[in-house]
Amino acid sequence: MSNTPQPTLMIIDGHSLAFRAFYALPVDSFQTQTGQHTNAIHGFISMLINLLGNENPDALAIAFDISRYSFRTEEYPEYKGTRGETPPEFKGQVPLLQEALHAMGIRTLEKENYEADDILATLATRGADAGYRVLVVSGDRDTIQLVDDRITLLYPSKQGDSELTRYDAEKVMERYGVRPEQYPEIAALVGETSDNLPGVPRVGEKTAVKWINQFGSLEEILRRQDEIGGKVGESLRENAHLAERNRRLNRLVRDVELEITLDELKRGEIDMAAVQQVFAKLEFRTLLQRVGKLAGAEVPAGGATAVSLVPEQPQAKNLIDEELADWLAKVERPAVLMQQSGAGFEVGVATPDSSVLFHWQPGGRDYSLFEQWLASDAPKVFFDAKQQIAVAARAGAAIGGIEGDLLLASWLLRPQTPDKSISEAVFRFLGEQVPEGDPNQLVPDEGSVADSAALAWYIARAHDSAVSRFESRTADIYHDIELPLVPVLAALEQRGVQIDLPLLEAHNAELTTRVADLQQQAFDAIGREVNLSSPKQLQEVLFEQLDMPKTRKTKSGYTTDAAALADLRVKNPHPFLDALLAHRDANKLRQMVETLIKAVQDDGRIRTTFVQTGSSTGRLASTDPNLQNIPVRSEEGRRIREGFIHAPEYEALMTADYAQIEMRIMAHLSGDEGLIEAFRQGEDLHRFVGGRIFGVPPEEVTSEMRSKVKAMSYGLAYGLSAFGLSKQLNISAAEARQLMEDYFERFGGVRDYLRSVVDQAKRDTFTETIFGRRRPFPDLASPNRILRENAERAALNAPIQGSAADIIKRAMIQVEQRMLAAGMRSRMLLQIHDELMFEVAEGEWDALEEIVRAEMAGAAELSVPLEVQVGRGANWNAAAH
DNA sequence: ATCCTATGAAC
DNA sequence: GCGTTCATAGGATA
Repeated sequence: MSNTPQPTLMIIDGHSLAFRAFYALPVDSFQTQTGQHTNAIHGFISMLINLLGNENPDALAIAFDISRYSFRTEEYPEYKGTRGETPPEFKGQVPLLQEALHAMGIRTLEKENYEADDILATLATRGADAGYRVLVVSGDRDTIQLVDDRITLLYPSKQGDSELTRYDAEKVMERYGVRPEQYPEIAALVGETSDNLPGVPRVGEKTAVKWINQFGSLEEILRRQDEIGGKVGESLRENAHLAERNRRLNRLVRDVELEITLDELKRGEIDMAAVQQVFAKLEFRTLLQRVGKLAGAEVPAGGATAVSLVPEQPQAKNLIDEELADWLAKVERPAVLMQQSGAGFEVGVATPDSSVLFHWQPGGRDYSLFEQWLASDAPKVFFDAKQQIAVAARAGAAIGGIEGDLLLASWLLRPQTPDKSISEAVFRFLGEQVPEGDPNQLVPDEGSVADSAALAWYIARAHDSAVSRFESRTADIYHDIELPLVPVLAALEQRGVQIDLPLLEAHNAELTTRVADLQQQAFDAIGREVNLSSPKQLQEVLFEQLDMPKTRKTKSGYTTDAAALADLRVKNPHPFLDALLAHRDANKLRQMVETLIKAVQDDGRIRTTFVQTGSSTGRLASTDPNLQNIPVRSEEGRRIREGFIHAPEYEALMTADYAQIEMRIMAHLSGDEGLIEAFRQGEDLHRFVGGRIFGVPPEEVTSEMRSKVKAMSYGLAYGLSAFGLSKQLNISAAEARQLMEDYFERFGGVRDYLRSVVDQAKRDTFTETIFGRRRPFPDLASPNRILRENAERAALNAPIQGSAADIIKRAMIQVEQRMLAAGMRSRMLLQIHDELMFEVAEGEWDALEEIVRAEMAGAAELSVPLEVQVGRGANWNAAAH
C-alpha cells in the first residue's frame, strides 16, 4: 500500500477547540462594531487554516455538542455539572462559527443525545475501516482512547497556545505510560474534575499507571482489589463503584447513527463569495486573505465588494534626496520607524497606503532633506517615540512633530498591560500577525520578516485604530500631556545626573566592612554560618534552632520581614536579631551604592530610563537604574544622596517638590470643608487636622498626636483599615477604630468621597483623574474577595495618585518649554513623583526658581493652593529644604 | 536559563 | 490586613 497515497480524514471537536480559542485570545481585542465577540471564531478558523495547510486532508468534518445533556447525564445527572455558566461572550459565537465553516464548504455534525466526542469516535472508526489515515483534533482527553496505528490525535499542548501535539500510540505510551485504549481506565481511577467525575481518593496518575501495568486492566484491578494493601487499597475497595461508573461514562460510542457517508465529507470548493460575506460581518480581514490563499483564489483588495479587507501592503519605494523629500511632503501623518543597521539606519516611513524604505547614512547629502523633515513640526507617528529620539540622536539628528505614539496610545487604553512590542500592539488593534520569522532560522526567508517599511505601515494603521477608541478626555490626556512629555523625558534621560564617584566608593567601602562585621556577629550569636539573605535559612535559625514564636505566615513559611523581626526582638531579645536587622539595613544600602557606582558612565553621570507606560496610575517609572527610590528616610541613606551633585560648570542643584500634593487632591476631590480650610489656613496640615480630631488648639497638638494623624491621613488614600492603622502605629485595634471615627466625624466629606469613588468605579468599571485619565478595574466585579478588595483599595488610590501624576507632568512640560524659551543653560534632570531636580547654571537661580514655582503651582486649578517647596545645595541631600 | 517569592527602597 | 513602582537574592523549575 506504500505506493498508493493513503487519503486523510480529519475530524475536529468544534466545541472543545472553540472554547480553547476563546480562552487563548483576549475577548476585548475581537469585537465587531456591533459588539459581537469573535475571538473564539477567529482563533478557531486561524487554527483550522493552519491545519488544512499542514495536513491537507481529503475529507473533513467538525462535530459539535447540541446541549450539555446527553445519554451520560441521564445515567449521571451531575456529569459535567461543575462547569460554570458558559461565559456570555462565548455564547453566540458557535452559530456564527458554524455559518463561517459552511461558507468554507465544511460539514458540521451534531447529534441529539450524544456528545461531539461520540461523533468523533464513530467517524474515526468508520474512516479507519474504510482505509483512511485519520486525524482527530480535540482538546478533550477522552479522545486519547481512539488512538491506534490508523488514528492519530492532535491535542492542544497547553492553555493559550495554538500548538498541537501529535499523539500516536507511541507518543501516548511515552506521555502517559499506558497504551491508548488503557488511558480511559487510568482516567476512571483518577477521576476527571472538569467532568465532575470524582475518582478513587488517594489514587493519582502515578498509582493508576502502576496498577494498570501490574494487573493489565481495570477489570483485573477490581477483581483482585483485595491484594492491594495500605490506605490506598482500602480507598479502592470503598470507591470501586466510582471507577466503574467513570469507565462507563468515559467510553466513547463508536457506532452513533449518523445520516452521512464518508464520501459526503470529501472537501468541496470554498465559496469565496459566501466566505467574504460572512467574514465581512465578522470584520475578519487577514483571515479572509488566508482563506483565499487556501482556496487558490485571488482575494481582491477593496474593490466593489462591501468587504473591508486588509489593505494590500504597499510595495515600499526606495527614495533618496529630493524624491524622498517630495514624497514626505505629500504624505499625511506617516508612521516612522528607524532601526540601527550596521553603520547606518534602516528607515521605514508609511501611511496605510504607501511607504518608503531606505538606508539612512547620517550626515550624507542624500539624506539631509530627510533629516530636516524629521526635525521639523511635520506630524509623525511612532511606536515608542522616546526611544526613536534616542536612535536619531545617535545619528546626530532630532525629531519634531511627535503627534502619535502607538505605545502610549495603547497604554492609555489599557494601562495595566502595556504592549511590549510593535507586533503585540498590532495584533491587539488590528488582529493581524506581523510576520516575524523563525528566531531559530539564521537566514530568514524572503518576505518572512517585516522590514522597517512594513512595520511603519502596521504602526500607522494600528495607531489609527487605537486613537479611534479614545474617549474624548483620554484624547486630551494623550495630546495635552503624554505626547508633549515625550521630548521632555528624552531630554532628561539624555542629560543624566552628575555623580561624586569617590564619595560613593568611600561609602561603599565603609558599608562593605560593616556588612562583614555584622554578618560575623550574627554567625557568632548562633554558632554557625547561614546565608542571612535567605528567608528559608533564617526561618530555620529563628523558629527551629532558637525556637522563637512563629511570625505571620507567607506562602512558603513564616515571614522574616523587618516589622516581624522588630516585633520578635521586643518579645525575645537575642543578639542574632540585632545583628540580622542591622545587617539587612547595611547590606541593602551597600547593594544600592554598588549598583549606582556600576551605572556611572564615562562622563561621570548616571542616566536612567523613564518608563512612561510603567504604571497603571499615570506615574512614571524609572529603571536601569531606578533613581526614584534613592534612600532619604535614614541618616545613613541620605549619605547616598550626597553622591548626586552638579557638574563643575554648574552652580547648584535645585529640588522643587509639591507639599502634601496627594492630601490637597483629596481635599479638592472630596470638597471637604474642613480639609480645604486646613490648606487655606496655610499652617501645618497634620497639626491642624490633629487639633480638630483631638479637640485641642493646633499649638497643643503633641508630636505623637501629629504622627498618628499623619499616618492616618496618608493611609486613607490607600484604603487603610483600622486594623492596618493599629499595626502601623502599634496601638490597639480599638484605639485605631476610635481614631478613624473621630477623623471621619470631623472630615465627613473625605469618607463620603472615598465611598463614592468605589461606588462609581463599580458602576463604570473605571476611575478617572481630575484631568480625565482613566484606569479600568475589572476586578471590582470579581467573585474572589481578595481580588475584589484589592481592586477596591486600588480604586480609592487611583484618582489621587493619578491626578498628582497628571499635575507634575503638566508642570514638567511647561517648565521645560519656558526654560527653552528663556534660553537657559540650567536643565531639568529628574522627576521623583512629586519632586523635580534641576542643575542650575551660574546666575540663573532666581529666574529658574520663578519659572519652577509658577509652573508647578499653576499646573492645576484646585480648590486649595498647590504649595511648592524649593531647596538649594551642592548635592541632592543638601538641596532638600 | 527562567520564573517565582520575599524583601525593601522611594513617593 | 496600605496604593504605585523597581531591584536583588535565593530557590525552585524547565
